[in-house]
Amino acid sequence: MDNQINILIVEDHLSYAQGMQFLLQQNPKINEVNIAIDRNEALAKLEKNAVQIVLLDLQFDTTEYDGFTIAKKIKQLYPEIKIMVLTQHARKGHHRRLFDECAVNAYLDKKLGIEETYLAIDEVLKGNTYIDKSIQQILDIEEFMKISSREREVLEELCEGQIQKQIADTLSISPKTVEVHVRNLFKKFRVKNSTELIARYIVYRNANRDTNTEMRLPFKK
Amino acid sequence: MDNQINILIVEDHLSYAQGMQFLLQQNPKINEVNIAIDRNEALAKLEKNAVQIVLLDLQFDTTEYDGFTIAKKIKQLYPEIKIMVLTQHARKGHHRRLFDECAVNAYLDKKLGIEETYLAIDEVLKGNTYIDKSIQQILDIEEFMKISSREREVLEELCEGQIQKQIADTLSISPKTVEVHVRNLFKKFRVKNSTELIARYIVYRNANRDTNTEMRLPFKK
DNA sequence: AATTCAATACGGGTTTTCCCTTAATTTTTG
DNA sequence: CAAAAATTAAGGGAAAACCCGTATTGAATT
Repeated sequence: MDNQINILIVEDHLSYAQGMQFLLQQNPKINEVNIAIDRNEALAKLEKNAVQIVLLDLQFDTTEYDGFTIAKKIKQLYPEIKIMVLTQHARKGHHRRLFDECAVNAYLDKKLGIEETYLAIDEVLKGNTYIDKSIQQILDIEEFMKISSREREVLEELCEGQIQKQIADTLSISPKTVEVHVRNLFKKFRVKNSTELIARYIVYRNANRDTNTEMRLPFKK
Repeated sequence: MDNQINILIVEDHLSYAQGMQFLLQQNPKINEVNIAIDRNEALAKLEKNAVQIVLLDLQFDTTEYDGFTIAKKIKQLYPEIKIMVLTQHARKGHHRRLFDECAVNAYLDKKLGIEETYLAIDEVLKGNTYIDKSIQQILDIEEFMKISSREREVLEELCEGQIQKQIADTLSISPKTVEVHVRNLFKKFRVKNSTELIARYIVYRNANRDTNTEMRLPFKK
């Protein structure tokens, strides 16, 4: 069962697809790797062959369709197939469309090493989503840069240990609104709860703050 | 009512006490400032004069008593009097004894500016406790250095957004035990909840980590 | 030997967070 | 100007956190 993984690469740059095909075939867990260079070939091959994973490029030379429409079509026809999107340039707008509209399972940079691709395959087969670290960083920072002022206020209050009700009082808004801000921040930072949110916020706040910020601690370890 | 504040300074270094007396008298809210240079004089003056605040030095030249015993005696006789402890060298052991055994209301560094002393007076009169920032930092770091390994594991899991039940699973202990660790960490860091705990933990973890730690972010703002 | 402290665990109750939904108003942006 | 975000708000319910105890064990310290 474990070495029965069949993969379809959907990618109009044949040489890249063949290189990836070769690399994937080195993994004993992977049974068969096919290539489709356009939308129609992809749908035709999905009809004939049972595959568990589609590796999908986002950019196609044609203007007829793109990775998004292909992803949606495949998910509509075969909801159980895991779609792993490859991209040259990660964009947060793409990311949002991919996961919200197209329900893809992974978002990977084309420069990714093969080992991490294997890891990503394992994760999506387990039912998890996977975003590789370099993409994650770009997305994080793009998102971080556009935290609204209200959201930043909420974050700073959370760091002080204020509970939602208290934050609502100091900002003179409803506790329910504070809750919405917190929930939107969960999405932006892609975290599960407040503690993880604050952990990530502090790290990025420290990393991105101006260099003239004084260090308040009297000594270093 | 507001400018009826009477203060007793208990301090065996007269010149320091007199300087403090002068400074405090500049504040229109403060009515009278007296000085006692030893334990007996302090108790005698408390009997005669109604004071709301005692400014107490921790170190005395005699070995008969110290600031701790005086604080306990005063709180025993006049529980409503707020005791603000002054120290030259903050120690976490002192801090713990002061707040747990002696129930003092503030812990201040002698080097503190007068404005922050006024602020501390306001806070203790409101019923809050006050610890000045420089002392707080020393205490924080002393505490940070002696987080138990179990506590550190819990902290790291919290940063990853794991909930107490999940942490219990990964550490193979009861969720109730995880809860205890978290509550002990609240005390050590003197925070109100998990979000504030993580905010402080990350700041100190970053401040105290080795300099050869690579910065993972690709660019700075 | 005695004390302290870290780590373990349980019970019971209150508070807060978190999730799902819907929706109006304002601001920003293309 | 129209579309897209941001900000505002609400209700209901499940899950998690938090607070108050008590208690046992083993290891370290005095």
